[in-house]
Amino acid sequence: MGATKSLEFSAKENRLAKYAKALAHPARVAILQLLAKKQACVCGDIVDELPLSQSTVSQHLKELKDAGLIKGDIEGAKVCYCIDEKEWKAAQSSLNQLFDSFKSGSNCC
Amino acid sequence: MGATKSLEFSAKENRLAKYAKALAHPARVAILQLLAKKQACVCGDIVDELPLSQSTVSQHLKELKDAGLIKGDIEGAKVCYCIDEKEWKAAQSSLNQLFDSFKSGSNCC
DNA sequence: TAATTATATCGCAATATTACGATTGATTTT
DNA sequence: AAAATCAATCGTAATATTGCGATATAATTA
Repeated sequence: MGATKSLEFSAKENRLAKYAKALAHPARVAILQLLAKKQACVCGDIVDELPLSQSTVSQHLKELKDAGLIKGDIEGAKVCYCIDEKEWKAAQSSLNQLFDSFKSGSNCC
Repeated sequence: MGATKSLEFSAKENRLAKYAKALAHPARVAILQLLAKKQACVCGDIVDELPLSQSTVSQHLKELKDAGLIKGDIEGAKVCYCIDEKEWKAAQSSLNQLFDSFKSGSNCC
């Protein structure tokens, strides 16, 4: 055992979990902050900003890309990473939908 | 190796990652949905709603509690779980802060 | 074209997560 | 008091994540 029982849950729940998982590491949060502020789009610049090796950063970038939150544009030898606006908004809305489903003061205990 | 280098990142980044991690599993998303809708506060009711064993659900509840998102009230032999309103809002705000730091159309590529 | 630069991927080790049955320690119920 | 119920924890197995060095591949520069 140990495999996640994803199939037992709804598509919506899995989608939300997927987005959350992408944000579930401080390095990936840091990368997204950089990209959001547009201070570093090129992979190498991101590597320079983080206390991690090139290969590790590359892996985190891949995870963010797999989650759909960012996309990479090849520019010659370099790669320019950017936030995927559409998915970014989908993720935010997905998360807020959960948060907003709780009404203030409606707690049973 | 393999240990997360949390200490190399800011408190803010780690806090956001901590909240995201709590939401990074469909079972925990499902639990929070239930609690938000207040249809099931008692641990046993949550177990009945999920396709997971009692011990596994208990573990997920513990993780949500450790992240601060929920709290458990002992009511005799039962335990009533509820969303922690304060942390819930803190988590939402923390996440939205990141999402809102990206301005539409400001992409470099 | 050779050397350099930029990024991705492979292989591995360490650690963390997911899941469950069994057990434990409480509270209720009988 | 004995039996049943509720939920946390322990132990363990399977799987996933994190991290890095080494290597591979592609583009750029000398």
